[in-house]
Amino acid sequence: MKQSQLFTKTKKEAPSDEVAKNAQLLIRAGFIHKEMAGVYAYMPLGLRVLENIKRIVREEMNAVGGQELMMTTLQPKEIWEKTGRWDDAKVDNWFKTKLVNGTELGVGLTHEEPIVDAVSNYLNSYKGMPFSVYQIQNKFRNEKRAKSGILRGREFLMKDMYTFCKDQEQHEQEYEKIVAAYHRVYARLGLGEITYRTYADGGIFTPRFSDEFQTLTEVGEDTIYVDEKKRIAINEEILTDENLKKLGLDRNDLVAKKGVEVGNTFHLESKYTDALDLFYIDEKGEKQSILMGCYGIGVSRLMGVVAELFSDDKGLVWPENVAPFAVHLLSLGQDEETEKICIELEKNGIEVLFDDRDAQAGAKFADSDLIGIPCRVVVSKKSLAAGGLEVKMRNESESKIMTVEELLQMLKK
RNA sequence: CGGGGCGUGGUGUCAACGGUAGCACGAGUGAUUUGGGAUCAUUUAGACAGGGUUCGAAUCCCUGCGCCCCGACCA
Repeated sequence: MKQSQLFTKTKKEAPSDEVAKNAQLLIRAGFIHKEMAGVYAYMPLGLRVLENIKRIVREEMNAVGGQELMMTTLQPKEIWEKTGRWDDAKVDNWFKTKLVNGTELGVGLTHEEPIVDAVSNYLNSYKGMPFSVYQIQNKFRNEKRAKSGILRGREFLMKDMYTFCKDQEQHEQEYEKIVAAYHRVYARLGLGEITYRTYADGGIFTPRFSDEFQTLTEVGEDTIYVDEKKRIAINEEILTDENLKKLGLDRNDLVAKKGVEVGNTFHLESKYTDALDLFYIDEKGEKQSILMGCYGIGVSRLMGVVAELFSDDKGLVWPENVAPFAVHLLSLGQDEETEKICIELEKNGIEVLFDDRDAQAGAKFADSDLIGIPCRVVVSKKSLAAGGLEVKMRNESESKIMTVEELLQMLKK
């Protein structure tokens, strides 16, 4: 893509109404647009990053048998009344709205109830289980306080998955499979080393602990206690001697850290299926409860975490897996020659942002650093005289001269 | 929801004593320039909204709205 065609522009200065680094950088670089507090739009570059994260999440969910679907944002209140979650005293961050005739509706903040409702049309025998469904969809939560840029918004993109199992054994198996898939997602985003499975409160769902996936960063809202050796953590919320004993953790091995919750998994048991009257008939013809699990990944939040963690004083530094483009191709007064190179790279399946603008070298370099595409390729009189392209990785300081063939070779491995 | 801070062109601004709304960036035009946000000329565009005090309000007061931060909350 030609950068001269890109309608978003970079900004030299950070917006005055943002303090969070992720929002400052993403806005300056033209990835996101703030519509209002906690509500951000994704511009072309930002959408590319978001789509890359979605692709990774999708691949991993599909790999553990998840079936993708899409539920609705508008929801009838009846199903929520059955589980007691329509009540503002129980769930206080609903966005509620009304039909013209006065019928109350909810704007989706999560989808346990509607999923169970939909599934009840199809599931009645033990033969249909286990199975899992997921979606990647905007969620709406009336947070009392949005904060930290895209880390905590009122409208945000989330992957939510639900498993349906006939018994505890089956449920545990599904659950652990998905936990493993979560670890792969974070690893592919470059967050594997600093993301910990963390015991947390099961909330109103269940007396059991839930698991959170916490990525270590100072901007995190949660305090967790990490056992580095076991690579597991416990959320401060449930840090009691009794719980430590139950979980086999020793207080002396724990180190307090700040974390951002980038995912969570819950054992729902049969709370929702029972309440919504979904049962199955077992081998003996007897009616049994269905056990559910639910599993969330904050997709847009992950983009914020990656932006926050992978950046320097010049701008963003995207990991290859999520970068909006693989190559940022800069022409310094060599547009014709550079365009040929661009076509050659694109022919080989490389995604290229081609800076064909009539701008100063300094401006192009500064923008390139800010946008943070992993591989910067400069074509100039100087580089051509030296034998080709000047290639510099965003996370390195030295550049190398190489030919187009050598560059292709490097990018393919 | 409690507390605090703030609201000036598209952006930024600890710019302006209650008295001519300034500067920089951006954008447009022309010229020069072309390896780290270059230079010159020129143009463009602004007080969150409503009310009040005053001869006169960006400035003081009230109400509303919005934004940020701390805390609580986070199914």
